[in-house]
Amino acid sequence: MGRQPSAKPTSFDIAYLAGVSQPTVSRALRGSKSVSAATRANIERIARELNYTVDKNASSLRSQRTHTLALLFFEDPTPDESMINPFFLSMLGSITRECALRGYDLLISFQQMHNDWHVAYQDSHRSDGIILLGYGDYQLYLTKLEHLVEMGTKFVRWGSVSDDGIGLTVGSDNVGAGEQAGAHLIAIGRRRIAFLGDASDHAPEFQDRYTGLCRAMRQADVEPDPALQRDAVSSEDSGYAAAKSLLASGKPFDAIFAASDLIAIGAMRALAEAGLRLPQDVAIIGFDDIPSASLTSPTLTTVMQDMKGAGTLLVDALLARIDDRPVERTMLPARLIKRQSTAV
Amino acid sequence: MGRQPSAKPTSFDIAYLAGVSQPTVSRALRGSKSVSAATRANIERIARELNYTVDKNASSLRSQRTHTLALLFFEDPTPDESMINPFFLSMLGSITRECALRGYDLLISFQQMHNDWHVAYQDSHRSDGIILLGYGDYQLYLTKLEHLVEMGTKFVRWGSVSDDGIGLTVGSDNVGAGEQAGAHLIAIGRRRIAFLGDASDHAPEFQDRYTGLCRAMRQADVEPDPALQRDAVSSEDSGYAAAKSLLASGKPFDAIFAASDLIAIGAMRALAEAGLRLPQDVAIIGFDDIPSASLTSPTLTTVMQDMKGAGTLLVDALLARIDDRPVERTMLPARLIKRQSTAV
DNA sequence: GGCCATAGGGTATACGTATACGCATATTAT
DNA sequence: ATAATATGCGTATACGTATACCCTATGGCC
Repeated sequence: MGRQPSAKPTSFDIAYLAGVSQPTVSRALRGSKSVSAATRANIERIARELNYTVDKNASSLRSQRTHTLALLFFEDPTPDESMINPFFLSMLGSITRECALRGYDLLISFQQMHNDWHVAYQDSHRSDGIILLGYGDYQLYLTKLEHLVEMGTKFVRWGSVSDDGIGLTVGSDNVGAGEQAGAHLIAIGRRRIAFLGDASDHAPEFQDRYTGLCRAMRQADVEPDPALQRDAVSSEDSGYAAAKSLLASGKPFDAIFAASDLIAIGAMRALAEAGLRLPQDVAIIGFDDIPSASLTSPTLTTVMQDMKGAGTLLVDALLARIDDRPVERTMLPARLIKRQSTAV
Repeated sequence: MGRQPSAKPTSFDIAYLAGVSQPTVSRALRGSKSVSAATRANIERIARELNYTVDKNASSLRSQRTHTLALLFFEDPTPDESMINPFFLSMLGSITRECALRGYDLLISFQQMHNDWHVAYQDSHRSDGIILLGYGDYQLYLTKLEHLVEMGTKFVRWGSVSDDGIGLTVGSDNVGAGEQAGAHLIAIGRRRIAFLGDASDHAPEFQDRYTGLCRAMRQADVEPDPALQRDAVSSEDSGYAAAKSLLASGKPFDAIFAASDLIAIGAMRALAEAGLRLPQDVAIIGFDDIPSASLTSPTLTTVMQDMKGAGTLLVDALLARIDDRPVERTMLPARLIKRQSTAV
């Protein structure tokens, strides 16, 4: 209780107590091999007794390495905050864990795409590298990414691995996942398969999923019908609208592959309102396996991404980049979770 | 493209270009009043042209202020990672936003309660203060909190405002919310109301909610039956088990107030399996308003906490504490969202 | 005209660590 | 035995900023 304020101990204090010089303390604690085992042990003991911790600021200033990563998450500038991509949280969990494991701190910041995030973190020596997550204006995104590359900033981003590839990208095997989904729908006898989700190059991940779907269909000698594709962003409302539009067109369809679970959930609402039975009249598959997917009725068949692996891979790739080690681009496998919405 | 690597500009570079000394640059950029308007404008212009940003490490080292907050989130050591409290994400959003607004960075870290998190952040000068979020072994928690207080560490925590109050606590009006829930159940004619959630002082928030429920019941001259209370942690499985135990007891009940939505969802599963009709046989209310709450069937009546307000308040309170400004403890109002599970 | 207050900004230095370099002593090679 | 390493550590200094202190010029006031 009545403990003295005890000014934070410095490496000088330890040096004094150990009868050595301050640099020796630094060397000992950082694991330099040019300090004897006995001296090191003694220094470590004293450090522990004093509850000494290296001053992060001084250390970073001198070494020019912060041992901190920054995670920038881009949110759509919508009023509805719950639209945050639901699997983000799991990824955040594995990213923080991986960072902790490697001795790195994690700075986090939610950003709007139009802000000047691309200058703030590297120049001010807050972090050694940046992880980019989320969506937004894709063209603006690419512009700023180019700027990062120019400045020599180290970064990784989550996204479509098969895109033009500015910088280093880590992502799921969206094409393969789309293919799995398509093959499953074909296997249960569906031929007129609709796709809900932006198929343009403004949303490379959605585009990849559509590509996979088409590939699976063609493999079964079914030609995808462009009239059965509707643009949608990842939200219930957008999915609802897209399905409405599809229904209004009068074009018959017996299955939907939605680019995200939120889109799928919105679409299910529209289908139910139209009096269609799921999955008898229309089978439906989502993407992400958000918690709600197992609560819809019928429960939603969907694609589960490897979020733990994603966090680990993002951090590993970024650290490799920071250390100028070579890093091969990797795609994470995704798995189809079959539930009632495709159970015939 | 072929831009020179251009070493990061320092305040000396600016000083040279502006024809002043380095300290003047520092003063100008930090808004000191002892620098003329003309000089300041000139310095700011040059700084902008050079894309200058203050080196965070040097600044923090010298001023002993990091302008960074640390967010420590305690997760239950369960294998299931999705158990992370669902409203955490919204709170995270508002916390980061509030930090950005105040010019603070946010460090985030997921912790197990048993780790030595209580020494790592303050001593190493990573952050000016700590926000504590989440659950875990409550007794261990209190011990470590006392340690923080002893060391003079600035922190705020999210939790029960009415508890013993080690340090500064910000939280919802859990008692009031429980009272609302109870009053609503009474209003629809229910008298035998069960409570699922730990009612001991190991989980003060849940305890508060139970207290509120009891208060509302007594107000209506209904004596709460302790036999209708079951301990549960915030998970579907736990809720399922608790409801099962309740059913097995044979004690009749016509309503359930669950301490969280996850508990409620698990309980609904158990009730459905028992062939009970919701809400005719048993009305049910949850807590948190997670996205899934509107997808259950029947949709779940629940309590919505003010998560945006929570983030703002946590940050504000912590900053006040850091600046040694007085800070009054505040409770955030919570709102009952009425859905089908209590619609008779 | 002498005095003081004030504005504006320079000088010197501290924050705590990490690293280049040098210098002994101990070890091995020849 | 002597030169060539290697080992273990001290000395000096740099990282980039913020602040205490000091100095000059100007203006107002009596």
